[in-house]
Amino acid sequence: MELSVAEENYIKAIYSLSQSGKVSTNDLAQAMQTKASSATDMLKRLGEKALVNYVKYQGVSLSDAGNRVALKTIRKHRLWEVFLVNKLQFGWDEVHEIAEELEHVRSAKLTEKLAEFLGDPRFDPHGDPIPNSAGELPKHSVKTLGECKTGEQLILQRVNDGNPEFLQYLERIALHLGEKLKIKSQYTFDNSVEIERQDGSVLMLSETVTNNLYVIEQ
Amino acid sequence: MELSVAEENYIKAIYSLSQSGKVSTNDLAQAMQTKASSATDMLKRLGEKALVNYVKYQGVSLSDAGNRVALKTIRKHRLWEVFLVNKLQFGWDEVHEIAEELEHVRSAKLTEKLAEFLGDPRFDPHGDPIPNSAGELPKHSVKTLGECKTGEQLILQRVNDGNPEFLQYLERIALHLGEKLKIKSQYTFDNSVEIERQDGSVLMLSETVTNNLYVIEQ
DNA sequence: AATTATTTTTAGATTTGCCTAAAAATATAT
DNA sequence: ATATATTTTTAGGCAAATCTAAAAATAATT
Repeated sequence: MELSVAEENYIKAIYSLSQSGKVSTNDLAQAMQTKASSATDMLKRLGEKALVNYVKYQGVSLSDAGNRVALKTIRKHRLWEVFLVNKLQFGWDEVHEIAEELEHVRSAKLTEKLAEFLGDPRFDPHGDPIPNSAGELPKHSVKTLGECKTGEQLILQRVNDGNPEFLQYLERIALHLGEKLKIKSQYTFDNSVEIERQDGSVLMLSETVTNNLYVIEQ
Repeated sequence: MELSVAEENYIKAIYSLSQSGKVSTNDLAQAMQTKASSATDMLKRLGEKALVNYVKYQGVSLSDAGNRVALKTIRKHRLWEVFLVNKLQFGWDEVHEIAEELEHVRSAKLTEKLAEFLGDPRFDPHGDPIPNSAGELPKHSVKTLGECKTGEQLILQRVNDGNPEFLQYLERIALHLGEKLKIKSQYTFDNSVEIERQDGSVLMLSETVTNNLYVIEQ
């Protein structure tokens, strides 16, 4: 089936929102920066194409076919991000927008040749997992630094890539994926956290920051 | 100005058709595989945007702005073809369709970084010249093998990339860009040509073939 | 020059994806 | 439980890009 760019984008949004249960029309409209009535229109169409399970007033979820579309699109998006950063030397804060366009290029052969060219990467430049050609996602952290306890020794595995300014901030303080961290102290009045880095230096991170850094145990 | 994919494609078609004078609505419609009425609609819109000089019933030509759009799009198309062939190991007969999609990705920074990554190539895999970032085209051959005389010593510089089967045929007989050729004989009854190759072997080419091979003098 | 043929444009529909405004359904609060 | 607020859907429109069929303009022919 030949999907439009708009259809693919809605499916991606539903995929991402449905990590936390069924998706409401309003939430979807907000994620798509559009009006609820537009979302309703699209849900009807996606329902007719059997890409979503949609019942009026009951919210929506992806069908198996819809899920495959979502994962295929996410795979392409993240592979292109790897290309842009690793091969074209873009900064990790610059690639999201461009990948949003590249992900809609249709050729499946292109996707697979690109993956091979990049060495079949399993994670994108922000640490987000790249589905393989069968649509399987590598395991990845869902635990934020904000959820951890004082004394824990951690590795930064993934960062939220939703905000370029946040990524620029991380670049500024040279906080990179794979870095080992230890929580020195936590301040309950504002949930800020003091961490010790590999080189022994110490860093103070706000709650907003720690909620957008995903870690694994060292 | 933010142009749609359709607008960019019409502009490319007008550019390519206007190599041989002013472009008629019918020719444009045929090139775009659409109806004359659709072409008329688009010409009005492009006229309003000052990308073409369009007067009812008088045909159309590109304005300076339209010309810049055409060259920019051609630059992107041909750079992506180089990427697909040189980096992803696609065959030269497989890349046109994919590049038709990639050429519409908007980021100018992407184009320039891609060009740099590829070593600022001046010609695409079919020998077509790639406009530089200022929109200047490298010199390229406009003389077909079919126009040459017996005894001439030539170099194959460019091939018509319009037909994948033609490209596959050239691959089959291993006729590659840069190869030195000598015309041994020409047959006037069907305009076929016998050429001698570098390795001394001899090849018989039909008129259709020689009209789609562009050469320079050796 | 008048007729015929061809090309081009206009008029009116269709589809996709969006909008606003109003109506209907569901959720919340008193 | 009734009233109020919120969410969701419907109804009706708009713009882009296409189509068919008919009208208008231009070109070709006798």
